[in-house]
Amino acid sequence: MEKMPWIVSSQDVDALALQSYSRKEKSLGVLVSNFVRIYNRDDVDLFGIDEAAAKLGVERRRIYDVVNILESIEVVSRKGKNLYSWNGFLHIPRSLHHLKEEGLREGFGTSSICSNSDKVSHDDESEESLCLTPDDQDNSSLSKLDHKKESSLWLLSQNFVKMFLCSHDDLITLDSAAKALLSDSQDPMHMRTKVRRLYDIANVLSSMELIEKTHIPGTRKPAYKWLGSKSLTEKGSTLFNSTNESKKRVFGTEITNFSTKRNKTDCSSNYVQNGYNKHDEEEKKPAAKTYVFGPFSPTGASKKNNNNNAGTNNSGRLQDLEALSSTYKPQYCNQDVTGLLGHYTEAWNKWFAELDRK
DNA sequence: GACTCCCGCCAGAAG
DNA sequence: CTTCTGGCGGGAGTC
Repeated sequence: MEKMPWIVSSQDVDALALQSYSRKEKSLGVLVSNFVRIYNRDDVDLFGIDEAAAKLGVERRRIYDVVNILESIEVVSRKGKNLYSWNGFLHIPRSLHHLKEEGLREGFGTSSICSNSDKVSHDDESEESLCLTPDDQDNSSLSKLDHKKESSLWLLSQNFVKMFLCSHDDLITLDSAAKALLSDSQDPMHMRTKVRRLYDIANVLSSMELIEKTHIPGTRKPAYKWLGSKSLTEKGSTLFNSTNESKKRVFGTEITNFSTKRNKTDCSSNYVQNGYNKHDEEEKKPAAKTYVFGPFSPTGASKKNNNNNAGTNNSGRLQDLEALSSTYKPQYCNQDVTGLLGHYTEAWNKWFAELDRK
């Protein structure tokens, strides 16, 4: 999914309510954007499915989709029944690094991509490994449970990401991904189902700007390109931006998928537990005050240099960041923002430097 | 007509 | 038992 101009700003809400139904407004990508905007805040730590569904004006089922995909890159993690914790973007680099290592170990990026994995960094999940290598896998006796796990959005999303991280190909089509990720059958029906799920995942990852939809050169065949850490550093500014927004707005006032008019919802959600603070100081998500730019990409700065590798090279990332900061700085005329941005850049620099050292 | 992917049914897990 | 979770595929919207 390309840029999504239909993501609403606060002014648009009323107008939007009057608009007729548009499928795009209901897309998972938009849902994720709104999800991030609502939950990417200092004071949000835990949230519930019901609460999220209500705030986003969608049914629970959709929240499960979003949460499962976000969980695959550790943006959220499941804490218990009907309870998730919001980790934010700051765990993504670590998660990607983890996924890449694991992907390489499992042979992603080679011709024999298998769809196996165990649950990385899934601290509260203790189930057995899902890894079914061709050696030990008995296709015919793949249990229902195994099949279910193998098809989960969580796993599929991780494997999809691994393909990008480990493959030498710049572009990946959903078809090829589905083929690669279907361990056993090449049954067209299974393929269709897998591709449907990959669309879901691709939409979410696109919305997170980890990947970008494009085309196979010379054809109209859609394919996805990895953006990864580059866009992640860029997203830092978006992240701040969204924090901005949420600080000055009431929850629920900017949501596209609203079926019912909702008014003031208390910003401090029922599920937010102030005492619960698992992040240390430098992991804190910075907060800003006033300036709001559009969703993602405040400048064209980072659309260049797509060639660096995703989420693995820390020093490269630092360079990215430096380049970004110098590119961004002149773009903001607002004094307050410039100050804040300096603070953010510093915070991010510090964080990446720390990561680099580790 | 092909592609995209929302929607909600319903099976299985969890409490 | 009830409630939660989420795979799944029909079929509608979009290109």
